[in-house]
Amino acid sequence: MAELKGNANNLNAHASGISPVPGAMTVMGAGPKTPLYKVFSQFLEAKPVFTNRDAMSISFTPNNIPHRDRQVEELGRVLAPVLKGGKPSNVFIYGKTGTGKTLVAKYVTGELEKVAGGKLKVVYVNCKMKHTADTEYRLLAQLAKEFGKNVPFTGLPTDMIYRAVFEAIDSVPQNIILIVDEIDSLIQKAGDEVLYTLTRINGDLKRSRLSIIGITNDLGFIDRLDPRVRSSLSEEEMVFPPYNAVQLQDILKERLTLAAGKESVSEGVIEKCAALAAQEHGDARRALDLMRVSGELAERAGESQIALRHVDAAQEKIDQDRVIEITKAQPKQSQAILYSIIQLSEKDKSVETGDVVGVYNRLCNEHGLKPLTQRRVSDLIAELDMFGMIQTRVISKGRYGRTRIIELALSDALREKARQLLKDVFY
DNA sequence: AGTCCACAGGAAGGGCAGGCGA
DNA sequence: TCGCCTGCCCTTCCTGTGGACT
Repeated sequence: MAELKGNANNLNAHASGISPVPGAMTVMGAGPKTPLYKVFSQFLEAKPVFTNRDAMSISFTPNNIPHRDRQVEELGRVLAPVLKGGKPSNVFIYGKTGTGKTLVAKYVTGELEKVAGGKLKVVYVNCKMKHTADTEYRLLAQLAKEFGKNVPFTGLPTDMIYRAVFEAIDSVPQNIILIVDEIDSLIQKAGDEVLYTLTRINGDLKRSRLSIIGITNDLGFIDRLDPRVRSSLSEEEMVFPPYNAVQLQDILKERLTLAAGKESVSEGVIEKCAALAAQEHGDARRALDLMRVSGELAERAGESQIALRHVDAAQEKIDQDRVIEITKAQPKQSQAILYSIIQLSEKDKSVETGDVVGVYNRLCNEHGLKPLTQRRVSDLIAELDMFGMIQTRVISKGRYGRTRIIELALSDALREKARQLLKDVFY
């Protein structure tokens, strides 16, 4: 869109088939009378809410991280030995979602990289990213790739991948800091053997040194680790507390100065975004999302200032987008299970596994879908719970057995949206 | 106190697809 | 082409659970 040079006049030129900017995007068919022309013109003529939209993004790393000075310093001190060629301790960072763990780890290692020059290499992997580093093989393949060795995404024996990673790491004398984000996902799927090997790799390396920063939001995760892995991985431990509403306000103000001016929000908007995010365990990510989406909604309405009503609409939109995205992304079997739960919960607020299996089997028969076993359905129900689409709890009904009580975790409007979406899939 | 129910959930393994090297 | 390796999805088998019932 940048190629349009922010000038509505360009649209006229494009519409007439003349491209005033070499290599500019051609708005084919968007002639002055088309509705699309009006949309584009309004967009280009409107004063934007965010002049630097990137600064509102979650992946943006600012130069200043409010209310995390202590953590930045602490991590800096732990990693500083790298500057004298020593191996820093492995660090384990806990904290709920949106408490700045990843941001601080990236910021500190980034600054360290600048000072250390070529002597330090920082590698970041996120184990929650599907098909990236969520299994032992994929983590190793990802590491090999980071060090310039391309390995196939499947097919090789694990020991061969280990050898490839090992050789790649030790090919040049260097200190390596490996940031393993959402490390609990990796361990859940692959076991802790991979961590055991990585934490002991230094014994075999001749020229390089590897330190690990493990990040998780699962506070009980470390207790489930093999004691050998636990002791070597958590040589240093850091806990990131949730932000409170006032701290979230500071974060939003800081980002707003980078992304736009203070005049782009009306009174109470920052406070509202912060308060809503504080309700969700002090999640700065949520606060930024709310502010960013509010700004986008304001821009779309042709307004240059975010108002409180935009925040309300943004909250609704974020929830709706999440539900739609999750519902669409599910495999057909999970969609059938979710549809069964929705149908049942229209009659009863809470339903049981047995009821769901019954409706699900009927749905499968109607649509020529091969029904899964109850065991598998039980796993898929647990997955839907994990996605936040439903809430479940296991109860005992005494003589009448044990079961899982399932409740939809969606508002009426969202349930209707999901129901309509799934209806289109099955009918 | 023992039995029973209706599951939950762990473990093991089958089948399939993708990819490699010989 | 074949044997081997991987991840992934799934089934089968099994044990565990906890409160009502006898």
